[in-house]
Amino acid sequence: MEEKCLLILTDKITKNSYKLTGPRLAILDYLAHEKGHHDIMDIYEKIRLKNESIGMATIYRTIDLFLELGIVRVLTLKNSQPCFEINWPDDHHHHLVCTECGHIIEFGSCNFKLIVGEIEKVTCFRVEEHTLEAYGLCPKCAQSRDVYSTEKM
Amino acid sequence: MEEKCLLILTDKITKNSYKLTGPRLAILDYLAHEKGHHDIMDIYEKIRLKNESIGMATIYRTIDLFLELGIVRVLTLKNSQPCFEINWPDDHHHHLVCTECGHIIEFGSCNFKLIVGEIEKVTCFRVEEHTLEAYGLCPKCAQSRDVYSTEKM
DNA sequence: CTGACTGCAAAGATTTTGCAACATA
DNA sequence: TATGTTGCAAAATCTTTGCAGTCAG
Repeated sequence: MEEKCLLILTDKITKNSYKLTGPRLAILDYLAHEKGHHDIMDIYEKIRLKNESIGMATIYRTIDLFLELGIVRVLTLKNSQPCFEINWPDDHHHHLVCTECGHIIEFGSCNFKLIVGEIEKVTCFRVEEHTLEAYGLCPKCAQSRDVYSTEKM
Repeated sequence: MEEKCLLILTDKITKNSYKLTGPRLAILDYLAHEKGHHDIMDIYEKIRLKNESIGMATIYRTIDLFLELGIVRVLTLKNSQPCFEINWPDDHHHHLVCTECGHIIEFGSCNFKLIVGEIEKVTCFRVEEHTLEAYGLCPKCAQSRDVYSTEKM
């Protein structure tokens, strides 16, 4: 299943007559198989460790290309470098960022259609894409904060 | 009215025993009175033009302070530098970014409460803040695109 | 074979830091 | 007056560019 999805992504490269090169596959492979959100430095270091020699410039150029082709999505959160994640087909989701521990939870079911309707009616803006990030406390941090305040009483 | 709001903001500076200095007032004044979203360079250049000498370092330090005090909000959009805007009391809004002309429309009435409830129920995450950006076509660009496709038929 | 692609190193941009001079409370 | 704050210049980061060698199609 995941392999089938990967094929869709590599197809985007070849169908647009870009070449399927070592560095491109290495970056795609890393992002596809490592959970989480990775910044440029992550990608660089992890691929270096795994064996292959790759330059920072190539990472920047490849990520630009992948963004253009819709192979990856960028996540720009407050107080951090831009991170990247695979743009799996039909995987629309948002991010809940814990301000305490930095943990990022993905939230899939998005009822944003309701809001889009409202926006389009009120502003005549034609929404094609959207990003939504919520900041707050993840379950673990929320709980320990509650315990802490109870103790203080 | 706006002056009263400004007072609330300068109060945040003094109440936290920070000093009300020339550069801080200049930046606050610029952001408060110039419409739109301004990046570091904007702020630097516009204040320089107006007369006063100010250093980039001061802008960075002041914006950091303002963010910390909740005097400004940061807007990190795709393909652009972080921009800043005054965080007026009770002015919660989101941004509709035209991918054609770059125009940014602010959208006030946010029905996000519906979604927050859903998120908190499903994930046990405690949402304290959120940002939402929609990308698409502003009314003007949407219209000219429609005209264009009609002409082609 | 050939043009797209790469790694490297150098250039360019952006952001942070150290410090002496200054200005606010 | 005393300490927080500033501008400047230098340092540290981050990103882009130029180019000769390489490799996928």
